[in-house]
Amino acid sequence: MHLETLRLYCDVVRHRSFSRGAAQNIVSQSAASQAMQQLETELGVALLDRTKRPFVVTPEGQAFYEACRGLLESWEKARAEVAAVKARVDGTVRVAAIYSVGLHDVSRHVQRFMALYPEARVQLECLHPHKVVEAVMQGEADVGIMSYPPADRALAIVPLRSEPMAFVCHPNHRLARRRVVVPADLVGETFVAFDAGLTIRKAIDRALRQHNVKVNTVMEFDNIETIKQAIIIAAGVSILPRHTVQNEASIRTLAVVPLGITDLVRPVGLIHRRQKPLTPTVSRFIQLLKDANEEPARVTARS
Amino acid sequence: MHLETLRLYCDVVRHRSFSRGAAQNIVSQSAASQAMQQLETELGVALLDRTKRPFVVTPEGQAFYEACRGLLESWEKARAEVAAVKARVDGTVRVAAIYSVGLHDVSRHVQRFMALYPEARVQLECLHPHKVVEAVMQGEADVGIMSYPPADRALAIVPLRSEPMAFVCHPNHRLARRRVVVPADLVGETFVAFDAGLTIRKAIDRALRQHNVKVNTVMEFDNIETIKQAIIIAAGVSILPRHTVQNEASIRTLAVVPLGITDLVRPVGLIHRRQKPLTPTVSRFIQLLKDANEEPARVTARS
DNA sequence: AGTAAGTATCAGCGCGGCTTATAATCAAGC
DNA sequence: GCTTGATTATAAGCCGCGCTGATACTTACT
Repeated sequence: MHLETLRLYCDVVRHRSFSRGAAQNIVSQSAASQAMQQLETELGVALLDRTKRPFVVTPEGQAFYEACRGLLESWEKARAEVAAVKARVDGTVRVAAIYSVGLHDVSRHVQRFMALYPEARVQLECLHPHKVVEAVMQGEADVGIMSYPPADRALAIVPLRSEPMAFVCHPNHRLARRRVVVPADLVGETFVAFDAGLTIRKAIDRALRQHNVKVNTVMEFDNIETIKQAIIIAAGVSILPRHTVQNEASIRTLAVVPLGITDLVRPVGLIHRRQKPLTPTVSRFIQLLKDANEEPARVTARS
Repeated sequence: MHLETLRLYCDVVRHRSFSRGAAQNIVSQSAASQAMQQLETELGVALLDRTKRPFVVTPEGQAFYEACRGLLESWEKARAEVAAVKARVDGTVRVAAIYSVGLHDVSRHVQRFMALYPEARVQLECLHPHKVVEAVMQGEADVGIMSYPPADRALAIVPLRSEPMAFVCHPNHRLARRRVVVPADLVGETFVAFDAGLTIRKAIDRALRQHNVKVNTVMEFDNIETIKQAIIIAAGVSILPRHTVQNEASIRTLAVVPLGITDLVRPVGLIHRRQKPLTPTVSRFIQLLKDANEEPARVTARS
């Protein structure tokens, strides 16, 4: 049963004419005639009394007409609802970020984004790095924001910035007052490190190894907040992205000293599925993040 | 857009499986797959996320599913409503009768019919003879009951009975006390006749002519009730179906005397369109009328 | 009765949807 | 990690449905 046939029937009844009903549906009068016959056969009832001219709608035809109108309205409503949900979904950006970037950084951009596009919605979720990748791959997130974005041909990478790393220790530590800390200063230090599975750990390990520094790793954590807590209770020192310890530095909870290792940076990037085409909203969100992270770069270059 | 496709979609979603949904609709899995793709193309939205196994219904798909369920329910309701109206219409017998038969006779049979078939409905309408034929021809009535049913190849005729005719006059008339009235008695009588256009008028005229009787026709009416009123005010005499003046005879308002003309009878019959097949209810109604009019004939034959 | 408007019927064609067969994909298990 | 089993997608081909255009028929109006 074609919905188009029902629409045709309604139009035929409304216009009291096969020809005009057919015209409104852009089909021939013949098609309308055949369709109405088929409809009557299907229902086993005469809907129209054609012995009169113009034809008369039978009681059955009248009942069917009214039911059909409701049906077609429901259909339009169904389409509209789907479109509405689509609009809502398309207007939503699901962001998966690692803790250190998500909490400090992304949430600030989200506010600007929502101000620019009030109808847009952002769902920010902070996850472990591996979970971020997984969420994007599974399509549970539209974009992922993380450090050391992994190369994968299913993923597109948008580099955002390179965060300088700094030496972090307890304010009472012997190196706390230094203007700069060089690799040699770290030899034998009690070290609070990232978990071995994390890319940032490997990067730090490699940098230290290149400068022939061997530290005494006593603890491993998978997130920056916990590492900071460990340092605060004087369990050791660490190397962390500088801006993640800005708050603690200003209130003197932690001491932060620039590192004399220029090539040790934490690249932060955005990932999304290469396959799935981006919705306009997601594109705009990515563009905003790119712009926000390039602007200050130019400023520092000028200064 | 096929309603079957929507039903298929609902079943696929309900079973969380293309194969099982297809099976329920007695089509191949391939057909289901293609139909779902077409549906998504038509709506311009992904309804099912097939990257997971079993697939996951997208928010759009969920909205569409719920809308579709309502739609299909509406469809079933529409069919049911049409069937209900059909049942009501099929259970209705629209009877068109001439006044003299309808009022005295048919209404009595209608009560028996309704008692036998409580779900049936009868619409009785009393009309002029020509209008009775027209109503049946136009399909405005299922059956017509009238005297002298006309031959017409579009109409089927069911003879019901032959009503004997009687001489009717004012109780004070000179012929009122006779046991029988023969044609010669009528010569020169002031006569209240049927309208010239009516078949019964022609039949009476012919009968009188055959017996070389010439009456003095002073009035013409198209229905028996008016003729009776005219006789009551002593405007003349007439020849009428006997049973239509039974009431008046018993209360002595009119005098009714048997006629000595044996071949003058009023045939009463039932007509219906030959073309249109009769509904069971109409058939039963006709059968009841036939039986009711044949029974007494046998009784009189035995007596 | 003749005419005009509207509807039914007929023949033919093109597209859409179904089926079978086969390839691709996903989830789970050793 | 690769294989296996289950599920879905794709391909090729066929059949039927519904549309068109032409024509016959019916109804209503003058």
